Amino acid sequence: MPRPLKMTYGDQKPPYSYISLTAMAIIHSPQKLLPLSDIYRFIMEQFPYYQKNIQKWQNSLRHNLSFNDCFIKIPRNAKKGGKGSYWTLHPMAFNMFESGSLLRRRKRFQVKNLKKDMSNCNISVPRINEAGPYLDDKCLQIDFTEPYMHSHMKVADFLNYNISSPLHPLGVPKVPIRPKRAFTIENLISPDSTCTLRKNCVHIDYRENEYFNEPLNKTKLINPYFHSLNVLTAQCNFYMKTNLHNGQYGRISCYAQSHF
DNA sequence: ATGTGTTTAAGTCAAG
DNA sequence: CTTGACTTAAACACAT
Repeated sequence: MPRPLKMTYGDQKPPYSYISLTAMAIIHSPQKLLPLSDIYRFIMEQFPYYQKNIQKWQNSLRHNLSFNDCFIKIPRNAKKGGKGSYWTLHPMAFNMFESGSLLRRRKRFQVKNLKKDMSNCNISVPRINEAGPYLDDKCLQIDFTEPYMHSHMKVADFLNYNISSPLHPLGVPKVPIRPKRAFTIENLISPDSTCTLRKNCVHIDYRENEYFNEPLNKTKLINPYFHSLNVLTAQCNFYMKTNLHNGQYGRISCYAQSHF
């Protein structure tokens, strides 16, 4: 994980909202999702102001996570244990701070009929050990087909599903790497100049590829592909009912944010 | 007991 | 001035 530079506000209160601070922490994390405790840690490390009155601001931050549609809760892997869930940004909220400003947003990010908790959503994944065939370096498609054709489970169960082999049958895929940039607010919230966001596609960012280069038995995660798929499926699942015209089932393309 | 998450409510502040 | 984004506080439920 890249080591961020210390912000320079000292004991002064930084001019960022709790939403901004939380989004910063999530965006900066390798997998774009963090447990609450890591969000706290990030903010305290970057902004010494928040090393005081911890109970107060952490309460406010939790309020913001619950209240704001831009934050989505993803269940933990139950086998690993631990309190709470992971939090991520809604895919469409990654650029909610327009024109480089992390201060007040022009408009609150809201989604109709938002499901914040993915645990009990149904998901259908065909041939799970072969799921996610990489069409090329940057595009991954997952079929969400009718349940009777394939295995059908809740997202929470899916996250606990034990896969013994990598999802990609041909080994490590070539993952596009984002050029290293300085850790500044502007860089955090600005999109890559070369990125293309395709309408109606779930946006997945593979810019951090350190896990992919580690041998499986050394990585902290059970299976890096699986872990990415966790995020992917949670986000896909979120989109299923809104973006697929036939309701619940269909195919979703997931594009990496990279050079097209 | 403690951490996490939800909800309500009242207040501050800035943009329009 | 009004509206809405945001902060702060607090009560409560639930999980570990």
